[in-house]
Amino acid sequence: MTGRAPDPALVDEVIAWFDEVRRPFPWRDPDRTAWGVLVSEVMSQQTQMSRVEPKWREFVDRWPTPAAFAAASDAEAIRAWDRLGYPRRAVALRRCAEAIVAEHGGEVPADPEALLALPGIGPYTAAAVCSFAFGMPVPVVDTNVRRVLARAVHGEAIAWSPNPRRDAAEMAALLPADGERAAEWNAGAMELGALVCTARAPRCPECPIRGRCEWRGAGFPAAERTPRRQPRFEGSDRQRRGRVLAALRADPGGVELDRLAERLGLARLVPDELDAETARHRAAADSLVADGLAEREGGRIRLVGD
DNA sequence: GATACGTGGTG
DNA sequence: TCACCAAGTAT
Repeated sequence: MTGRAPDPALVDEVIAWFDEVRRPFPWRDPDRTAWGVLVSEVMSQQTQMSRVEPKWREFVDRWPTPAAFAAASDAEAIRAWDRLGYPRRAVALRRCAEAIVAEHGGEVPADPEALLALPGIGPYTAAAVCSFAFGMPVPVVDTNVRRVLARAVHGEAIAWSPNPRRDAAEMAALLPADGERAAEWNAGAMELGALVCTARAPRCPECPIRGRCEWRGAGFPAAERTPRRQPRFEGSDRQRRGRVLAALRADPGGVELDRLAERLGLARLVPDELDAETARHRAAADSLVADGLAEREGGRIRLVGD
């Protein structure tokens, strides 16, 4: 964390902008619950808010408390998760609900360390729950915030790579002492990164802090390094896992491993490819079992708890 | 520190 | 079209 001290006026201007344009997500309602906030944050991990909103409504309508969700089955949780992605989050969230019931009397703990110890809760989510559900003055740093601070404060085109200690220190340097105001700054910085200071095509003319942006002031210098490329999804094991899990979601009874290829519509491949793909899909099925998303019984595989 | 982990929006 | 990117976490 080198370079100039951050400009505190940034904070006021981002908060003022956020108060005007904030998107009215239900987990921002005054009547929100800490559980609702926690669910929204887990659903939002690597997932755009626009995709989260409809699923979140269904989810918290069905399971309004940690105790309610703890009583569900993993299979129900995975089906409710639908196509949000990273379905392991659904299982982790259910384990999290169980731990909240067992260790915290059914109440989401207002404590960063306690939250961090829960399944599926990392540094970002723990901080987000403390700030947004409980109004604690803690820094919340996601990919948007890293990018906003990299540009506005450090004059760099792209964010530094995630680093919990550095992330917290960078944001703490700007954090208002008042918890409610800190939450506005945390959420405002994220919103700015999501709506204006975007990765690919930033809308600088609309930016509330364009006059204070070091990146703009320096003439928008290009990134000095290129981020790692995301692996191709098409043809990946990730894609195969997704297809196998989709079949299991559709079949409460599970599927015979011998029928997996047929069930997945692989039958029209030429024989060599069929064999290879069948083997890979079986491996994907095994990895789902290893990850606790599915279970095997003899020659059948099904969703956990189905 | 690097890698695996889903699915869909965006330019 | 297609590569990039997304309110990260666990190992």
